[in-house]
Amino acid sequence: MPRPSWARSLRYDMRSEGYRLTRPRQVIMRVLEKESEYLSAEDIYLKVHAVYPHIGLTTVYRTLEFLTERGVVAKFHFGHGRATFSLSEPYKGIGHYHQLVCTRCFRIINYTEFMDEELKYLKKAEQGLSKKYKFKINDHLIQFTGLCEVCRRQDRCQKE
Amino acid sequence: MPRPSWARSLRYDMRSEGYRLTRPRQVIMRVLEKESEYLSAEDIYLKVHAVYPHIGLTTVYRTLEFLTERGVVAKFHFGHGRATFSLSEPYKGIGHYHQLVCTRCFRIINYTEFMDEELKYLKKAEQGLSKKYKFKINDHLIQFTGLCEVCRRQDRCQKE
DNA sequence: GTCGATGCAAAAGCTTTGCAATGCA
DNA sequence: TGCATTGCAAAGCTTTTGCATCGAC
Repeated sequence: MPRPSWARSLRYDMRSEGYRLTRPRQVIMRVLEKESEYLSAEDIYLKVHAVYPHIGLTTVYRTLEFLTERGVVAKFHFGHGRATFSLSEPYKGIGHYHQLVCTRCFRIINYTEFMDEELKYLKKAEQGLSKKYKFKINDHLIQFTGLCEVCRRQDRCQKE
Repeated sequence: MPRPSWARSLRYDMRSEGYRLTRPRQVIMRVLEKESEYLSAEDIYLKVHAVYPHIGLTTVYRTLEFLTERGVVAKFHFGHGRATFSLSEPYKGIGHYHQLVCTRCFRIINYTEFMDEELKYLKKAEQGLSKKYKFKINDHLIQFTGLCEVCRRQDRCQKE
């Protein structure tokens, strides 16, 4: 699969705006391009570390912040304490999450049912909202929160 | 406004299941009942502290965990580092959030437009999903994430 | 050579845990 | 009284910051 064109474009933009295309940034971006799952900062750190062992966790955080600020990366908190990152919609074509989240054990189920119908209405809302609030919308997150089957039946969660 | 009936019921259930209805728990629950905004653990701690100064922050966390596990309280992470809590839908009648979230400055806009149409489809999805995955759904969270007007125009966020 | 980017170590949040003391039932 | 609950202090995690060094352009 050829490197998507946005990648070259992003790299070009970075340079032309005075930012530097360093080795750590290149490796981090490549990991993000390759991974379809959303990852924690540490996940990314470990994957990058395999290729470029000199990397520091701080650099991962700083690069992710940099990319998030530029709308390239989407950052979410799903409730288990650490943020998850992935390329945002314009850079990947996915950029949305539809989930069931258990508020007791934080199990997450990604669902795909009902999405076609949902997406139609979300798209409409997105257009209206982005115009009204002058917001540049990159992603959306739909979470239904509650109790999963296991936790509904247990007095205590599996961690105990 | 009279104390809603679920409140007595919850308190009754707690006792009948061997849990104790202590002063700190009562005050925390009362704060949650009264507050319509979603609050951080510290917000709740401060409000409780005004009424019951002996309270410890730990107790607030433990009580919120207790209530979250029982589906009474909904816990969300909106991306600014601390969790927010509020009564969940069956206990309050609101229990859903529709937001625009700026991934750069974490400004949050709660919107009410488009909700009627959205809710219709969410309700349908909710029914299907809860049946298929045997999930007891209490709340939902719809976030459109991107860049707000201010951040779109600034190279740096307002914090700098 | 400049100045943005990096890495380490330390600090800063928020949240959880250990444990003796407390206080409901 | 028995045991769930509490408060304090300390520990744990993730994330951020200070600062000297490095390296892209």
